[in-house]
Amino acid sequence: MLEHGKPPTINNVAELASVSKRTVSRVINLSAKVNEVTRAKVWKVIDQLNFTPNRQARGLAASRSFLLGLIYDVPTLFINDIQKGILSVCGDAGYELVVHVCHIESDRLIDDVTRFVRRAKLDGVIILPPVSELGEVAETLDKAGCRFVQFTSELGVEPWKLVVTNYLPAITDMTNHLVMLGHSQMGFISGPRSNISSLKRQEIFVQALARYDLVLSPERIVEGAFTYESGVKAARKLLSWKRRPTAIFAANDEMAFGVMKVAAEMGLKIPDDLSLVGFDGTSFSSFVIPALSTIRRQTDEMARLGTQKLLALIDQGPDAARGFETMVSPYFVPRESTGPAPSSV
Amino acid sequence: MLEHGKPPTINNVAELASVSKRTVSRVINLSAKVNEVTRAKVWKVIDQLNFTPNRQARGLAASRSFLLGLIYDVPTLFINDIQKGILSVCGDAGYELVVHVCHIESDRLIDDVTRFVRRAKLDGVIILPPVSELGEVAETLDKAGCRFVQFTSELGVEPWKLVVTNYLPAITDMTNHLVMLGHSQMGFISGPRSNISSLKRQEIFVQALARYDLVLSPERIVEGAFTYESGVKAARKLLSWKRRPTAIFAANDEMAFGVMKVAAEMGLKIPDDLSLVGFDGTSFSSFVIPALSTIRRQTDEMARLGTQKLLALIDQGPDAARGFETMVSPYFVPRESTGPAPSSV
DNA sequence: ATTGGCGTTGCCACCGGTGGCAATATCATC
DNA sequence: GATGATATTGCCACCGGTGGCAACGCCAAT
Repeated sequence: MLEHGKPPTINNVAELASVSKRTVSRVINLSAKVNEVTRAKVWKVIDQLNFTPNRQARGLAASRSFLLGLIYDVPTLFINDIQKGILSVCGDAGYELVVHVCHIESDRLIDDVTRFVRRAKLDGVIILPPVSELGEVAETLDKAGCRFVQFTSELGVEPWKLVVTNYLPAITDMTNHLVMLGHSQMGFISGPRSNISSLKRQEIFVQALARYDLVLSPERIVEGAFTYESGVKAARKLLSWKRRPTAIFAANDEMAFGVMKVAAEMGLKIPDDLSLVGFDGTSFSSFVIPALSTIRRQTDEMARLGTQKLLALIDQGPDAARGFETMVSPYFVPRESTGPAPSSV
Repeated sequence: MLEHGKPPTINNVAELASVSKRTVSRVINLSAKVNEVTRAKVWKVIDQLNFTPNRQARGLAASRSFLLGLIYDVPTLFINDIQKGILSVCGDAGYELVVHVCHIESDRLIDDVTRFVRRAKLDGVIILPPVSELGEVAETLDKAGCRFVQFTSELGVEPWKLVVTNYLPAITDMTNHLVMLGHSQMGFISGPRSNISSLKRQEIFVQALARYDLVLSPERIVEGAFTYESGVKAARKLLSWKRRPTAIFAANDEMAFGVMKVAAEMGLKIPDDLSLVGFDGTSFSSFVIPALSTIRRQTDEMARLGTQKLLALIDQGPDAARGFETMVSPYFVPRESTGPAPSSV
């Protein structure tokens, strides 16, 4: 009954191997209860026909789709790298990745996310900041029975769902570095005000400065949106003050690139007139001129870790997922964009 | 029979609306043959239960998955933009996007692609250069009964499957621009030698130069790989010649960024000592300092167009797809990285 | 010979939709 | 009033797998 054009089904395999389809099912699911001889026979036919189980049928019967989802908001270089990392794990594990953009400002966000996971029947989802920091999203996914892993900067009560980034050491190092270079007038470009990761970065930066009795005055904190354009705007504001900062810390690399542009326009040399630090350690941070000092998250590693954790969660439950290291620590990478503070300001 | 926790099914809807599930099916598929009154009644229940049809069941029965695929090789900024464009169309049309990375050098490429579309049961696929230029991939997809749209630079026999980029006007403009600025010693950084798009760009560049009786000598053509690093390597080579080119055209923006880095290392000022042109018009091309002159493809538009075409192809067949404009024409954007040729070389 | 347990396999219902066709209702026409 | 055409709806099989349970063969113990 093997028709041409159509891919072979489990029935074709069963028929050719002279076993029931249930047995074939057992074989492809690596179920233990199959005789060695039978198993070999079935595999032979599977290879011969080049049979691939139908994902939809499988999913329908077993309520699994072998599909993972990635939900993000602003598409940044960081997210790029994350996607790359996830894909490298996915492929090997027999899962595919479905990507979805959402808008955190939208009042239909929850609806949107719900519909996404339900419609696509995802087995698991990876959520990134800032979406991952909305408790409501997590609740929604839980309610929908969808496993997920959140990337976040806060330790939470359900560690098997988290990949936590510990900002403390890197930002402290970075601050020390700037202070050692003689900077005392710092500026900070944040992400959106509601963004917890960004707030956390700011908080730690402030604490680190406090150890030197330095303060980050409110007018030196400008809100950005993690985009290049917002970096440009923020830099215009920061650098227009009479007593402008001699060093700026931007909450991501892209905004730091915006600062570079404004500095160039204003004739300020980096690092001679202005030191600059980014965050994320995207590949572009080392491409730009001068190379950007930044805080490098091992994005690729992080994404792999998170994905493996998610797969463990799906296949073996929370206990297995708990076994995966939860905490990642980025580190400061000094490059060309930071230098001694200008003597006269 | 509405259980808690589980999403509602078509049966729940049918029961509550006192109609058969077949009628509900007709309603959600916008089939015309349903009485207005019934239709309204069913919709009311659907809204009330917040019912979403099960993709897997739907797919299994109708052999459709409402999943599109995006296959690419090297992840570049260009591909980023493409993905963004596709997603913006997908969402509205009720499709989701599954992304897949492949390796064009791999001898299992065809296998890989086949397994991807079969396993994910994709309704359609978007393939980008260089993968889109492998006839074998297209044949494979055809054989697997999977609709697809290729982005390419060559007109082909099946226009309903193509989104063709016409390089001619933009590259000609760009060449004129360089020649007007007094450049006569040009360099070119290509993509991988087997890449047809890259060859095409080169060819047109050579032709345009020929109109001024200028030649692009072989040692001024260096092979890259569309990555930043390959741009760096190529630039080192090009700029090490005694009589180095006064203008370099790179086959994509990322490689141009590599050139900028090398120029900076060598103390060459852009555009004073060296003019530079990229290709793609990625957002970063305007972020870098100096802003990169480049050839801008309306990537977003292109992606949208291609996706709409694919959806038309899936839903209504080749004739409908033919209705979509096939040709996109990028244009040259002169910015700060091109200037008058240095007088003495 | 009978019984029980184990390893292995098959049968059948079911997952949640869609397709084809029959059934029914409605209405105009002769 | 009978007839045919048309609009609307329902029934049932089927898509390609998996789950639960029964059945089978085989061997050891009784």
